[in-house]
Amino acid sequence: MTIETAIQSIHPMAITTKSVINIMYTSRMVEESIQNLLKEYDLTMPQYNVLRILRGQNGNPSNLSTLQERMIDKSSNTTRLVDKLIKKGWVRRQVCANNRRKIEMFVTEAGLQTLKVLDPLTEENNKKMLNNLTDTELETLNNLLDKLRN
Amino acid sequence: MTIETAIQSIHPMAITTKSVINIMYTSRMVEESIQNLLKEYDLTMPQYNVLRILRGQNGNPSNLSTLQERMIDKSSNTTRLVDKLIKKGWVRRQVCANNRRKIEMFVTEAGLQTLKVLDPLTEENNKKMLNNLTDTELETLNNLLDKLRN
DNA sequence: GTATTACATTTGTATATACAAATATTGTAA
DNA sequence: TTACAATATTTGTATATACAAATGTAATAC
Repeated sequence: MTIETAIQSIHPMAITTKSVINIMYTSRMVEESIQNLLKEYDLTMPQYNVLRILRGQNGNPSNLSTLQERMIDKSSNTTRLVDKLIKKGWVRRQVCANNRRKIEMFVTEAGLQTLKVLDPLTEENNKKMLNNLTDTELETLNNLLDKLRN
Repeated sequence: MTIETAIQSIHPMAITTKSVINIMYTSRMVEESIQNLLKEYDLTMPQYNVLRILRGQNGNPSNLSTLQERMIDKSSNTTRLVDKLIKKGWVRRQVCANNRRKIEMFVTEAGLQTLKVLDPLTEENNKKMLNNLTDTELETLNNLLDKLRN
């Protein structure tokens, strides 16, 4: 289904308009699917994202600003987002010894366990969503998106 | 910049994971840019989207459910979103004569004028954002996204 | 005709987001 | 060493979103 059909647009669109709408529309579809999966684990997408970023540090701490830099959705209030992860016991937070303005965050063992359960589920879900595209096509898609953002 | 560099991921990702993150990340970038543009006109993206859908009807009314079908972001509360557009005088609403459960919505003359001002601005902004891709590349991107969603 | 089900939208309410202002700490210039 | 600017995070608050429940209308079954 073309994006025009998907949003039931009667009039033909400029290729630029079409592309922008297509990106946003497809992103929404993907996000919705992931959201539904995470909901059962009482996680939102930005929260899951933060957990994975913290794991990626391999035990090294992340402070708030570096965390924000790496987040997909930079708009959310990271303090309160992390509050929720701490409440669930998946993240811990401590003041940086060298610079007490900085707050260091780590994923806990329980957080890692949760990620271990979620990893295969999300990966399977991703595969399913991208089922219609070959690996070569996915490479092309990634290259085009990378190029777009430069 | 590749998506791995953008989100500063240390570990290599599966092509599927990478693609999903790339779509969401690129979409966020695009949305942020459009949002900044619309903010000056006291419009959010979903509101702008609704205005354009109503214009696309060429004077025919849209009821709430058909409006929702065509929206990019289907999650927002369309009733209250339209409330805001009515408050600004850009949309009017009336009960359907044939089926009083349905509410018909139209874009007003003032709404059309606002769109007329915004059209070249958003189109220019879209062009600027997609500046790095040729028309052929944009066609490829659209085809891949369309194929992905099927 | 009355009850039941389906449809279309609105409303209530809890949670999330956006963004400015406040707080706390560190660095630096006079 | 005090004042001022810069950095890092948190908090306040208005608005937006998510989703269930409520409302009102129409269609259908009996």
